[in-house]
Amino acid sequence: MKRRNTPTKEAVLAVFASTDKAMSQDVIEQKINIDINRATIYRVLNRFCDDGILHKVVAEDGKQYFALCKKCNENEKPLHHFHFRCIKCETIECLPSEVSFSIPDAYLIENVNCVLTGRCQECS
Amino acid sequence: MKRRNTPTKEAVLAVFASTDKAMSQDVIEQKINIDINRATIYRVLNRFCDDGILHKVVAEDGKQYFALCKKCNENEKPLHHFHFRCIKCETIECLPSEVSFSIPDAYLIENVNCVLTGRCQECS
DNA sequence: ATACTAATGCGACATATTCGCATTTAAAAT
DNA sequence: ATTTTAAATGCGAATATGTCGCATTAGTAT
Repeated sequence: MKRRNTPTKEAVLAVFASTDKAMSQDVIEQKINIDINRATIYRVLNRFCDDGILHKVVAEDGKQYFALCKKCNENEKPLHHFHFRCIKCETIECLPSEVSFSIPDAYLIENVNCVLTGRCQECS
Repeated sequence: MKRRNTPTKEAVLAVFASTDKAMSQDVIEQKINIDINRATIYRVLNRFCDDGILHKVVAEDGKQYFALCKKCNENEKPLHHFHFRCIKCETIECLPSEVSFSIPDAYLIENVNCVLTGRCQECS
């Protein structure tokens, strides 16, 4: 199944090009000028995740947030980083701090989801 | 508002006493022999969190999981630890590995939510 | 035994995400 | 340029998780 170029994909990518924050579906929908169905946005976002263009984090509010993979596609192994969610300005940013942990080899790690919550520099 | 002892609270605590895993509301409800309303279970769980008896993590499936605080009430500052969610046996365990990160002082951290996902020792 | 109010049950509500299916449309094939 | 194909979309419904209001029940102190 080859991917096709559509106005929807371009519009979504344009939103991510304008910021380095992670965003939820509803915020993305607000920032897009054209009218795109909610389910379609989710599908586009998930496809981008499959293709390594975006990555997804789930915050402690239970919602999914998507952000551009800056380093994800350069290396084979994505380096997992922390995310910070500000409860005041309600944004999520990717932190440079890398996630490190020790766990027995018998565990197979498929995903890492680390989110810190609080107030960011501007809002504290 | 003083807390009262109720059969519901005892039943929920009994479930946690039987395992060291983190559990979601529906699993807890299954493990309880008596019939307790869903909303009530959530209220009991959240109250236990407020009292430092349980702690809550949100996994990348967007669901809330609750686990006994073994070390949480001993120290003033809770030491945040990683959690591991197995996609096969669908359990979440608290890992001994502590979460450490570096972030500018201007950030106010109110919560730490770190969950690794994959296959546990038994399921890998 | 009585009063006070925390705790519960019930139903409704809110929100986030997914799914099926008919339709549209990008892109390959002719 | 036209036809073909299957990927992408829109729409509505379905699912799931968690919360809330409110009337009722039931601990606990007096």
